[in-house]
Amino acid sequence: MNDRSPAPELIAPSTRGNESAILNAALDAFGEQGFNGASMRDIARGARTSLSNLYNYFPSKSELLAELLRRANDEQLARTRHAANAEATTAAERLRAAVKAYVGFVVDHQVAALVAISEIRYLAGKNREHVVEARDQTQAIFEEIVADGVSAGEFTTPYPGDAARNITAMCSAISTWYRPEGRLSKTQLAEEQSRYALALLEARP
Amino acid sequence: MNDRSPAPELIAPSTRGNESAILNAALDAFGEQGFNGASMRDIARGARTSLSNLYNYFPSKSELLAELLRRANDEQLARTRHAANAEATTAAERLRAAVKAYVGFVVDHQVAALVAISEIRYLAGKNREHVVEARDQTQAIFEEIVADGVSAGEFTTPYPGDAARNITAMCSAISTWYRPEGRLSKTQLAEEQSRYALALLEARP
Amino acid sequence: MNDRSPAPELIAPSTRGNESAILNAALDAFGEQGFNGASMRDIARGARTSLSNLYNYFPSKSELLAELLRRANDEQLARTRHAANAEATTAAERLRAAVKAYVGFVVDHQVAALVAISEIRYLAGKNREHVVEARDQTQAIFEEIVADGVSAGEFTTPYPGDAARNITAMCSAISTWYRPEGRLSKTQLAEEQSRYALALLEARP
Amino acid sequence: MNDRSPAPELIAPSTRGNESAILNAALDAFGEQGFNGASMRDIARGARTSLSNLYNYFPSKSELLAELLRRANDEQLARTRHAANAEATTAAERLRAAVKAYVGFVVDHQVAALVAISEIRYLAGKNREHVVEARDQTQAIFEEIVADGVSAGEFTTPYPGDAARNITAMCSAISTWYRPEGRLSKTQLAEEQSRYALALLEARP
DNA sequence: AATGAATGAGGATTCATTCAT
DNA sequence: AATGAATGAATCCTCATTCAT
Repeated sequence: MNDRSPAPELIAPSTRGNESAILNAALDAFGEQGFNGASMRDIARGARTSLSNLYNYFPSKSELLAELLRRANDEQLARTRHAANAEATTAAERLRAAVKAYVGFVVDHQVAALVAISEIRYLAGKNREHVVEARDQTQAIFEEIVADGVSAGEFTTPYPGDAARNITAMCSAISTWYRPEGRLSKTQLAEEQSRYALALLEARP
Repeated sequence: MNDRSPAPELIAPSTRGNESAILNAALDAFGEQGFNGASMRDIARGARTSLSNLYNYFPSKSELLAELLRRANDEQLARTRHAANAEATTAAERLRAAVKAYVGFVVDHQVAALVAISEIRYLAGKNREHVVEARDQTQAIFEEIVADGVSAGEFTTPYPGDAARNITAMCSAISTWYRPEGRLSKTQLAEEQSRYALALLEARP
Repeated sequence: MNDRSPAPELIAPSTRGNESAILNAALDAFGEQGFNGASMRDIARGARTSLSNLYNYFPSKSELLAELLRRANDEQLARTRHAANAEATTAAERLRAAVKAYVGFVVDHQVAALVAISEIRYLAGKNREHVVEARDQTQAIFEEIVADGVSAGEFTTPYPGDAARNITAMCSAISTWYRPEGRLSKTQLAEEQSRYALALLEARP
Repeated sequence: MNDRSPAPELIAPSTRGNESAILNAALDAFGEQGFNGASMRDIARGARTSLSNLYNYFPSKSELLAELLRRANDEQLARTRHAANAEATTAAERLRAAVKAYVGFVVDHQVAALVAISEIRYLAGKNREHVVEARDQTQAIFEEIVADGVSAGEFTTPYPGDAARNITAMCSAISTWYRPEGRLSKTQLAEEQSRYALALLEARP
């Protein structure tokens, strides 16, 4: 798989009939029109099934959104965690790896990443809790690396928590502007973004 | 006015009867429920007037949103531009001033800033154009300062455009998490954020 | 007003636009198809207005039913109470008057009486409470008269409560079979029914 | 079997797999929510089988209701007829026996009795005819006994038909209020109710 | 400027029923 | 006999908007 090839599906083909078609249609609909702007009819149309059949798979529109956000946040957490846990000698190296993984997810699943940040507000209750937790855990990974780097004298930034928040904010925002045909390939963007992250932390050269 | 005192109203009391009450109610409603989640009934209730009376002030829900976003983006542009134009000897000083002004707007009008980034997608046509233009002009101010600084050898960042985008992204994101009762006062946050911006640009010390 | 003339409206013409038309249409619809069998569309059609306009008058189908049952039970209580309170020298006379009033309501507002007994089960919460209370108060009037009659030695029935229940049961059931064109006029039926009530109580001749 | 022991099942275990479970679930559902308020899904859930499997047993929801009402009315008719045909020297004795049998059914199968009177309106066509016929035959038994008693000079009520109707009305209404844990056992209630019936007929002592 | 009544389109969801397996 | 998937029609209700006053 090279730098411009399609990413692995976030929503893998399901054993259960139309499930993945519905999830993908919902993702598109929420991405284009927002949670409240997209109708279940839109989603059914996108999934090439009937409106009522959606309810054989998901009990409500909210649950559909919840399932999407669960998958997106879980995958982003998994990728970031995996990168952060990889063998590395310095905090700077771990941070570079984590930023690249995080950005990689945003680029590979741009719509999902966009929906994840912009539609989470429409979740409530248990569904919200799970998704928020995954999101916070991803954030915590960055905080921990920054804190480690500060302890080790690698970074000199005064507020590790705020710095980490800025890093994820600017990486998440990529989902709002990135165009695959644009100047930057996924790898280039990931590289560049990790440099900005290290600069932000005032890493020693 | 000190650091924790209320900011000047984004929506000033209007000579026109209920206008400002309606705009403020719409701002709250869009902020809490999103454009499509908020109903004209909600807004009327918030403004303590009747549903049909809204249409004596604004011809449609979309125009209401447009008016809000116009005011927000225009104000943010004005503040940022004013700061960037102030007498200053270095690009770094101008950047610091611009970031502080930008952050100041986000903190003073947090809901408006949030709505401005999250609901702009629901604008179309002329309305969208005006708002996008104001937003892009604000962005352009940062790009120009960064480019100047690079030319002058003050900043060493390789991609001025991308760097400026990251700066506004992380400053805009403040609207999603800032709490006035929290650790950081408006001034502290603005200070801190401008330091992150300069770090990101790899400003020479 | 003679014995076969139309009764006064249970639902008086309202000052508020379509309100009484809606209530009457709902009464007919619930009477013919039951609460769950009647649709808001049916009711709108019957009231010659649009579906959505119903909701300008009643916030939900349940509230519509509640309003109908409130009016029916309140009116039946008022009539019965008025008759029971009228000057009378004996319990038997009071009972006769109360039965006649009760039966009079059933005949005058047969559909309302039918809906009142058959659809009360679909009420819940506060609405149910109010209606049940009116119904129980009506029942209590009969119980009290019977108890008085027993104390006075006029009636010899052993269980006043059960006897009163039987009396209202058989009078309410009239709503399920009475036909105005049939053998019995309202007055005749009321007379006859009061005789059965006294017989049931084993009134001394 | 004593006075408080459970009655024989109205719906006997069937040789046909889930049939009785389905009928019982339907009875419960119709009893609790009414015919239109209960869904086939509710019934399937109650019978612990799948929605579609219901249609292997009954071709439609209406047929399910019809089968229930057939069984209920047939059983009530059979019990009442059996009691009315038993050796007896007087009309009063026959009436007492018939009332006790009728009341016995209502208490033994309270939900079925309730559904029988409240949901019969949702039957149509052939199904309705059969059920109505059984109900009318049961009614006719009482009318005949009353007429006999009047002929024999045992009862002095002037309108045998109306009196009989009142008797069945008040006995059927038992299904709406009886509680097995209450003051009256089945036998006591049946006794008491037969006394009221005779009193209503103005039976000579 | 202000309102209550009105409406047609559309919202999410549930319905009884059917079909393929 | 049993099931999960599927569907079109219908459910209650809300929507943004208009109109008469």
